[in-house]
Amino acid sequence: MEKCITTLLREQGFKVTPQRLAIYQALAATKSHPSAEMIFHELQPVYPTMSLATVYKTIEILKEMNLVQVLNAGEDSFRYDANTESHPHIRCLSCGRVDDLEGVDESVFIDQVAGKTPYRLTGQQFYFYGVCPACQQKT
Amino acid sequence: MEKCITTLLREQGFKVTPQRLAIYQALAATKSHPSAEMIFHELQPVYPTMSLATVYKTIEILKEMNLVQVLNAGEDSFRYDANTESHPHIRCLSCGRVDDLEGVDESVFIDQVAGKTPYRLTGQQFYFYGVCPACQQKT
DNA sequence: ATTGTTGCAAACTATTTGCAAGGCG
DNA sequence: CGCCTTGCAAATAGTTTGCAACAAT
Repeated sequence: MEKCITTLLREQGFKVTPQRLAIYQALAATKSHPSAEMIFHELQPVYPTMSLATVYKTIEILKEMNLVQVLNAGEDSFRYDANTESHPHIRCLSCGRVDDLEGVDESVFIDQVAGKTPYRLTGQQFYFYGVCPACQQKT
Repeated sequence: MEKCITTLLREQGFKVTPQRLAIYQALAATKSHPSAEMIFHELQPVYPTMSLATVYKTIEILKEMNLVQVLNAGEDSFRYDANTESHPHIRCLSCGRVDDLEGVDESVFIDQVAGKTPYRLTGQQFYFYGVCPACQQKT
């Protein structure tokens, strides 16, 4: 059983606020890899006074705590994922949605790269691009 | 033998200007994957009156003509590569340099993904992160 | 009570756009 | 000559920062 976000925040000396809980839970509850703006709009009805700056500041903390990973799938804005395991993503060039790619084994590929590069590797991001099933039907 | 950039521009109805040639040649002459700003500064001594907007406009055309590919290696700005073959890149988290990863076979991995996703695949980008040899020594 | 956090507005950075002057074909 | 392109400046979009009021510990 993992520690809850409340405990983790307190342990690292961050204060526990409703905004932080809401932002983390919004991220943890979805697989849609929302941007800061998307999180902001989603929480707008519940926290009408919350500002976009707070979303960014909170995400900054969650990044430091390794509770979210940042995606940069070739758009103008960043997206965030509460699943911090490294896994490939795919973006629909038509509607912009970003999905996880599941059941793919990237370890062979990573090992191959690790053996060939003189860099000391610390991480990687794999982005695929295409057209999602829904957009293929819209033809 | 490939057609030269001059011919390609003319064929597609674009005018051939010294700025366009310089920008493309700056990109083709390096493996450092420069940003728009870096190209701008590199050409500054030779074309002191050229503006950053021209760099962006020219890159836009080169993209359309498939003469450059765009990299988004998790920075705040885009980088460009005159090598339009899909190939993995690696970025040094210490100094920011972006290198090509050579001699890596990504096709097995891509085929695996193509077989598992319901998306119609059109492309992909692989980014690795680490510390380059030079920065490892700086320790 | 202390210290960190919020929310607003302003600052900032990368990129794009409008438009008059200039250059290619 | 006509139309595309340049270069400047202003606009835009995403993100960050400064600061006073506020809330968590």
